[in-house]
Amino acid sequence: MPTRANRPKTKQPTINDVAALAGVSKKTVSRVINESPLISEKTREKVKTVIAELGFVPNPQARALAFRRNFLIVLLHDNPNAQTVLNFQNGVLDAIKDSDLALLVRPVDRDSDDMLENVRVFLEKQRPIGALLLPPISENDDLTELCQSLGVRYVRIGSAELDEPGKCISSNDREVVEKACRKLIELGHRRIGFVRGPQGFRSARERELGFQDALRGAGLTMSEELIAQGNYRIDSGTEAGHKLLSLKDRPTAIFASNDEMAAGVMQVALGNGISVPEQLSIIGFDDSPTATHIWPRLSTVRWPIREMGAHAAHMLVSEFLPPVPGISEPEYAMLASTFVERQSVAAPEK
Amino acid sequence: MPTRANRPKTKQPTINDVAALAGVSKKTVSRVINESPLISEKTREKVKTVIAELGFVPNPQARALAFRRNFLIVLLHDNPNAQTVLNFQNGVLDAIKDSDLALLVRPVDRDSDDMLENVRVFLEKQRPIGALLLPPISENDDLTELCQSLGVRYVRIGSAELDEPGKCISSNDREVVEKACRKLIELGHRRIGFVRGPQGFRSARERELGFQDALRGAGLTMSEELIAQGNYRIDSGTEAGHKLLSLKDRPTAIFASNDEMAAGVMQVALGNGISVPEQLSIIGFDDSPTATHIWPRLSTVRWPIREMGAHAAHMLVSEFLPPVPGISEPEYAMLASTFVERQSVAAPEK
DNA sequence: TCCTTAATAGACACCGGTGTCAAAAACAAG
DNA sequence: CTTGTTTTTGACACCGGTGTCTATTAAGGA
Repeated sequence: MPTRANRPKTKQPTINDVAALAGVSKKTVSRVINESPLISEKTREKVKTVIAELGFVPNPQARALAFRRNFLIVLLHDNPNAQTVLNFQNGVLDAIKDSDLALLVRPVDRDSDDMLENVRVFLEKQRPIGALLLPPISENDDLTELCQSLGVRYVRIGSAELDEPGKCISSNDREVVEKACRKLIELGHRRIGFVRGPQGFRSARERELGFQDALRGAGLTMSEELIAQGNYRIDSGTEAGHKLLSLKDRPTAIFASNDEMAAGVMQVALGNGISVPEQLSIIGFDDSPTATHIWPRLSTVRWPIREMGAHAAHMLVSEFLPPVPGISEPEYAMLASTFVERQSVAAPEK
Repeated sequence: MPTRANRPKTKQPTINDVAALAGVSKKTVSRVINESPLISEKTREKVKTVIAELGFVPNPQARALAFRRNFLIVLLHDNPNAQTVLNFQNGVLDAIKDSDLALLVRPVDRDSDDMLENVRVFLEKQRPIGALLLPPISENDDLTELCQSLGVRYVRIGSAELDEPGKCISSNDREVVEKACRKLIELGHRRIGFVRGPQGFRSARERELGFQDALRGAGLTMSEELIAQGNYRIDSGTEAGHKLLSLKDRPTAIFASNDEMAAGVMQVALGNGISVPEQLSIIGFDDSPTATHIWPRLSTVRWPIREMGAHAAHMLVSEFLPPVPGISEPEYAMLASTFVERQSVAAPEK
């Protein structure tokens, strides 16, 4: 029996080769490929055999051209956390695995002046069906407007814009942060520091709101001196650590708006002989690899980024995707984050 | 003056629209797009004006079809270090930024039985010009054979196969590891532990050879009890830490074959009250984000991953890329790693 | 058996570009 | 003003698929 290995490797067989060998028209082969019902079982089998024999794979470029649509989705990101990006990407790939879709990944330079122009050129060239926007650029309205004007649909991650149903996926960050901080309070912490994320980021605001909820719930007031401004990078974490840990009445616990800043705070603590968690409890956010690499391992909040990737893909292009039991309603736009307890939290001393 | 904003957004203009508006044939427009010299300056200008006016962007799918080649390269990876993958990816994107090429990223599951079959399907479908192979799968010869048999050229990263000139890029890891360990010896360390990378990985072998070079250079012998087997994951680092640090005559320094394992060793040390670097010096490899997130910050080896990405892209598809001053000879396949000194190394006590 | 209707298959144009080769235009020389 | 030569341009087929519409075949009813 002839197999793929036998044919010359110089050229991929085309639909014409299949048609000729099967003794049918190329349109018939096309029908088989696209699982059209307008075809007899006998013919279908015959053609399928030839396809298998030849190892025929339809040329996606030609299909894209003929369908007047190309089976491409893009992932636009400027997230500094590589693991987050890759996990999300894997989630998307999980979802599109058995489809005809392909994923193009595009990092975006948020600070560049011509960011928008670059993205426009990219989108005009690739003409993807849709775009997935990871935070923080998912919060950029210019970008979503651009998508809209180019006829590229989009799904934003982490931006609970209630006025855009079906176009965003978010997690219950506020709630989980509240829970995590409540935990601190239950352990007896009363002076709790907070390292804020960068201004203007919805993610930062959500986390801060969760923190405030917890304080309010316990009848505590938020004091400005226990708050430090950060930018999600480790250096801002060490700065925050210096500020908060040099207070005469220093906090016994600190919530940092992401793991990296939490690591910075921890470095300052350990560098100054403040033991964690005995003298200082620390909680981060993201559950990045860092959280388990530092010592003591960091209690943090994990958002279901891979699942979000799969959901986002379904929300974006459900009609091209095979149905998945777990992901029944693409409308469902909220996934649950979880509080991961590790070794960086304990009851305060004395 | 009419601009792109004026035209209806429903449909991208095609080469026919340009041709009609400019009063020339589509072939002439094609010549302008492809910068053919067989065209008069006057016509070129006229067509270019219309292109700008219409905001015309050639359809890459149609070009791919007509050129019988699609302008795609793929990145195949199964590297556990997300930052590495993303940095490399960015290097590639740097290189192809002003070209017609697009990059498709494909994670590969090394442990899956049908890994090879999955990749074959992927490559047969996408038919990329070439593939970039990141370690560790860059060491998989089945994969490179597959590429070869499909007519997909490839460049392997981190595998200095001297019998494959022009097909791999590597760094001088062995040399730099030797230098890093020599540094330990110069500080006075005599009992130096080694956490080995997983069996069968060239990267692991290179690092071990560098370690051996350093010992040999100082007239020290390698003792089996000071060696622990790891698999590049943090848990194997903690296991190694337990083994090495529970020795009656424990090492005063440990070289771990990657940062993650180094973090594991450090956790065991700190958990057992062994201070770093006073009582134990630690060196890692990769300069991952982890290296600066742990405390004390880790001395490590940085390999120029982003630059390697750019170089690899040039080596793979130089004819499609605009020339870059820094990257003159794609033949040059060795990039320099550097030893990054931070706070995890000091002279041994007493 | 013949006619009607439904199911199946094929012919042909088309998607938006490029290659080939011949036609038209521009220029030089006789 | 012709003619020969070189540029410049265009007509047309083609890349590998799909949409539309018609032709063929099979099945059912009179």
